Amino acid sequence: MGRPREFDTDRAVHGAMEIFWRNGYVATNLPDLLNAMGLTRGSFYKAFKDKETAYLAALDRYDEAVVSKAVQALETCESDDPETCFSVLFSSSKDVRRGCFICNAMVELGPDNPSVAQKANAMAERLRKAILGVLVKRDVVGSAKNAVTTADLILHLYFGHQAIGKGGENLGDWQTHLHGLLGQN
Amino acid sequence: MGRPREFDTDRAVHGAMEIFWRNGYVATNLPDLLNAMGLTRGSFYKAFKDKETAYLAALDRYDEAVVSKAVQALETCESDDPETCFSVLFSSSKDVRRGCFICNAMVELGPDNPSVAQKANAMAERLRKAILGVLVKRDVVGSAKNAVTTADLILHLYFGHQAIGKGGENLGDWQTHLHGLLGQN
DNA sequence: GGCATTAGGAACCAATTGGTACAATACAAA
DNA sequence: TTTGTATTGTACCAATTGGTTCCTAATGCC
Repeated sequence: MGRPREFDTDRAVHGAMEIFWRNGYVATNLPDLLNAMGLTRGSFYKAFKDKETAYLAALDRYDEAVVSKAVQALETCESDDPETCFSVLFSSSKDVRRGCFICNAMVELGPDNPSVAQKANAMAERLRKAILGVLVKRDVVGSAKNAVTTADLILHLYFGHQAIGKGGENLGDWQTHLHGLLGQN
Repeated sequence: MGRPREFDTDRAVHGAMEIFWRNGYVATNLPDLLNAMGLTRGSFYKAFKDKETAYLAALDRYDEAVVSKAVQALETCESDDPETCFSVLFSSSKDVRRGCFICNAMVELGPDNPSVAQKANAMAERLRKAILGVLVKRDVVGSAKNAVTTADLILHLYFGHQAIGKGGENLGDWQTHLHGLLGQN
């Protein structure tokens, strides 16, 4: 009962994700956020409590959409070569200079917002596990402990790659990185 | 001639560096910035053009102080073990959750502010060169090209480490990372 | 058709934003 | 001591900030 929604909630959250992802939390003001979400103030504050809640929803959306897609790609990767599987993490970086939302959120709000830090950590953990899965499935590293360390290393490399990518030039050759990293184990 | 400065410029820029480093650019408002720098509005806008100029000065200060110190530590490292030398990059991370200013600046302003991006890239380049120096000096990697790649890899690892560090838990074991990375070359 | 309930949208809000104007002040040179 | 010059601090500014109010509009249920 009541008047039906005129906006698509999924689409709105997706818009929020895109602009927060690109511009960060503080640098995104309400008018721009509203525009990106395709709704007006009234609807916004009815559907979401405040700006922070919308940001957290955007993080969840990123988890469902981007992270899940990456995890799935890693899990279902058919190649025997782990580098080929990991390319999904590194290739789509130079396009829009938005980096990785997890990394952005950690850097901007990690120390001051426990909810954000927790969500970001959870997503990072999902990635870490998926990376580990690729390694153990192909038995690419000797001991199990070694695999865990290598997975963690690749995750850190990924975040560093994304961070440096936002700075512009000199992205580094991730293929050679991975090759050097995995070729000798 | 004229009334003499009552504040120490070096100390003011240092204060700006500290608060920008910890809180970022947008999240730092004028009152807090002024307080951190130990001066009032009038003096601030006489000595610096605006907030952005102060931020760029803070970046330069970071270059002179923090980056130079790290570079020097890497260059003058006496140990035969590269891991020991690199520990200067990774150890002081968990203390204040401020991360690495270069990484923070890249993530927050890299895509939108060319001056910031350029300064951040220049500092990253200095670090990269110093890391490379540690490697070649000890002949820890076979070919020169391999050394360059490994140095780049360590730099990326460093940024990722700093970014994840701001998110809190699960910092990862950088010692094992480095050991696995260098032990097999 | 009335009624309850919800969404939409504009007007409005106090607080804060970065930045400016200007008068008071403190020094050096004359 | 006067004068010129630079710094200081406060009062002030318009614009923007995130958020609220409130009236209108649109639906389902009786």
